[in-house]
Amino acid sequence: MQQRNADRTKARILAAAIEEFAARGIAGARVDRIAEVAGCNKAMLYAYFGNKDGLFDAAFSASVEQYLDEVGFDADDLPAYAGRVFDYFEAHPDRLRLSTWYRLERPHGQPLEAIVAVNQSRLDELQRGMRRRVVTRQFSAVSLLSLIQAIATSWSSMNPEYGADEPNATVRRRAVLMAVQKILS
Amino acid sequence: MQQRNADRTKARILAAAIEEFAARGIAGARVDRIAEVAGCNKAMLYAYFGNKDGLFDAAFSASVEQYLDEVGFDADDLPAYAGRVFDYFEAHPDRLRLSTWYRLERPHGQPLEAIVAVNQSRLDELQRGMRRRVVTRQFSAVSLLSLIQAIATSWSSMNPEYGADEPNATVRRRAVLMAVQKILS
DNA sequence: ATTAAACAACCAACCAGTTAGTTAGGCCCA
DNA sequence: TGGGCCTAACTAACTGGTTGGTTGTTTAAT
Repeated sequence: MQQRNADRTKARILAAAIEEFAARGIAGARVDRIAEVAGCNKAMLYAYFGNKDGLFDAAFSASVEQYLDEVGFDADDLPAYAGRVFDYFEAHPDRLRLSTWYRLERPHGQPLEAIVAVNQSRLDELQRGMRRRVVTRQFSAVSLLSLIQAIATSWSSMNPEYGADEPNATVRRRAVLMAVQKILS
Repeated sequence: MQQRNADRTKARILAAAIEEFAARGIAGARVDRIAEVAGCNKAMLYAYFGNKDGLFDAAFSASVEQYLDEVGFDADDLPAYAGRVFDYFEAHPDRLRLSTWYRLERPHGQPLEAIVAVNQSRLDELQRGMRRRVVTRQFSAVSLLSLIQAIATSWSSMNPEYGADEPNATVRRRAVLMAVQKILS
């Protein structure tokens, strides 16, 4: 095992950054802590990612890429898509937190191109589905996408005061799928 | 106009705190900035609210109280309830941000009693509605509440990369109401 | 095959500016 | 005149970011 390897170090920094940013957000994250978890010196973060914000962007982009890759999209079977979104965030709740923090803390001058492109391709696919009459035309494509996203992640947007009342993952998943089916009918 | 008035000062601190915390979260908020906006000395915040977290809790509680008061709840007409939720957060987007930050940043040892109480009363009301067959029994009460909440605030949970595609408030409101009706049918 | 130069990866220590929180005392009204 | 309201000034600790130098790795001429 080599002692010096830029790619390996970058990857470890990114992983540590995702963890720290997901837990505490941009303002709450501590660069020193990320460096420590990554097992390297703080100066490396600055060498590779410029500054704290640059590191967040890199970490979030990496996280999103993974997500898009794993979840995919399918206008022909939107309930299944919603199920995959639900499953992904059930398995990786930190990724949802990360994206929430992105919404809250990033001043959105230039949107991430990767996301813009994916958004557009999904809208297109939905609209094709509508023309082919396999997708309801009662909502606009954006509305539909937004509703499905919100439903699939509905549990994580609840206030935490429900606590004990919160049903288990299986029940919640069923509710999500049923809700999406009803929206589409 | 009197120059000294504890209640008035407290209220101005609270208002300034809501603004600052909504914009930047707990970690990102600056106590000095809150004091400046409130037009008083920083020491007053500490005299009245103990510390930064205490101030956040007070600000958030005040915000929630206002919200619960204004929006209310009605198990007999859930689409209308969803509409009111939508309208409230359309008019006060900062309140939604505040509650998101509460979810993300607050270590939930003791939940806010006010919220617990309201949650419970809503669940009870929903269950009564189910027994009276005016509310669908296809979902559990918690699931239903969670879904409606998510749908009513769905637009604010979207990633910001949609930008230009985002429809206007009227269209979005219609989508929310229709979605809730479909869920309930 | 050696070796020396060139380069890339890495780090300990430091810095200037910022932050939450405190203190000691002044001011105002009853 | 006394107690609650208010402030300027302060501090100890922390934070993002930098610097100057060290060490491992590759390259290429000998």
